[in-house]
Amino acid sequence: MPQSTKESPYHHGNLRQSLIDAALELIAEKQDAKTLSLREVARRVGVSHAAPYRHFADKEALLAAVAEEGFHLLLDYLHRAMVHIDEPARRLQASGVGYVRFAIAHPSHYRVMFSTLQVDYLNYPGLNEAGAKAFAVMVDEIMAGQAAGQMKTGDPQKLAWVSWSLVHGLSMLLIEHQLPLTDEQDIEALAEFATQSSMEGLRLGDGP
Amino acid sequence: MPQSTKESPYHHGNLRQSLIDAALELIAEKQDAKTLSLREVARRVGVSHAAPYRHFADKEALLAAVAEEGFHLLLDYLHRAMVHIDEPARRLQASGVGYVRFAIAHPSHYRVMFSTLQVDYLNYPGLNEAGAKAFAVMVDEIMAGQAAGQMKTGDPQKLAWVSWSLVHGLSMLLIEHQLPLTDEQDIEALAEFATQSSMEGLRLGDGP
DNA sequence: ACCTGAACACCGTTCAAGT
DNA sequence: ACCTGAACACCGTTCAAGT
Repeated sequence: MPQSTKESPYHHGNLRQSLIDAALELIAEKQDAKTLSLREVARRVGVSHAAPYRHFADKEALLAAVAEEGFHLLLDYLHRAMVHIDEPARRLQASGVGYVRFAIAHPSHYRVMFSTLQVDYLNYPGLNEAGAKAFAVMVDEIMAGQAAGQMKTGDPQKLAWVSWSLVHGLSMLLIEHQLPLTDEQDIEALAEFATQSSMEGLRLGDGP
Repeated sequence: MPQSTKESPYHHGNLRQSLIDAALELIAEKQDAKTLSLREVARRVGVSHAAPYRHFADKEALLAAVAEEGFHLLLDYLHRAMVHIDEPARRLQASGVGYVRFAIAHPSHYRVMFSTLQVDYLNYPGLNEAGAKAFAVMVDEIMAGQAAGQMKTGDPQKLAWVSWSLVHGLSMLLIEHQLPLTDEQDIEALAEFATQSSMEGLRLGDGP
């Protein structure tokens, strides 16, 4: 797909986003974020290999921008999955399904967000904040569930880590093709089952 | 730590293992498997940059050997964690704690096994078999639990995927320092809590 | 301001050549 | 058999120079 606008779009201030998009394209093509080359991104976009340095301090900064975009997208998926559901425990479960749905719909983003990025989040405030917001969604629902007497007591953060671990692990295994599932309905069903079980495990009652 | 044996150990057939060990060292130093350079591994071991090709077809083959070694180690941890426990549900939970314990004790292995390796497991039969054996431990305990009427019915593989997702996700988040936990006792306690919750979620009874 | 081309110090991999 | 050194086609990053 060659760029076809008459006035070349890469000299008018959208080079930054074009680089992000090209990086995602290339990661998708290789199913791999770690071998992404900045020079190849520049080539794909049609600029010299030094041009990206006008917009990003280094390769890591480009990946941080991809990751930040990913967290904003993830937040959308979480909210969309929970809308119209009231009960906190079920909202938490639905958000988990939304999480996995995001990961399999945007595997390149997800890989950069988690599987390859050695980025110290603290060096990228926008990324750090976006990540914290997504995590806060889970914590909020757990606190609401505890307040409603539906969920185990204890540090809400700790319960959220358990929820997060489950959906993160499932997402990673699916994205890296370590589970023999490809059909989207099978994946959705597994995500439903897994989050349901996880939620039941965090539910109040039926002690040890 | 220079090699100190009088007769240089790298010309007597143990270069292969020396390369594996050096790779693990370097990954540990950088906290990163993706930037590992084969030339650097060779340098560390004290051979020319072409010497590794006598033992490994390419860089990926070296990483596959690291991963396979990791799965054998993991299997040890799983078995050690379950020994002297009889009840299948509790054996499953204990194996989960053992899994996380392995990951935090051998983060370099774990990173190569999961976070970076684009290795198609099928291209490395030894690796594939070692990975299957570890997964089989979970499936076996689930089937035993179902037979004993302790655990939910349904495809044991599916239940095992849920268990695996939890411990895998927790391990990855811990290793990549995405949870603010460093104290080993805190980590162990979280692993206990998480696997306990997961097991309760897969337990029979107390329906939806 | 934004981009280029040459340059530097690295890679992974191959291959003829040495022992 | 096992290892080396030169070579090739790549990297990420820098920097003087161009518009």
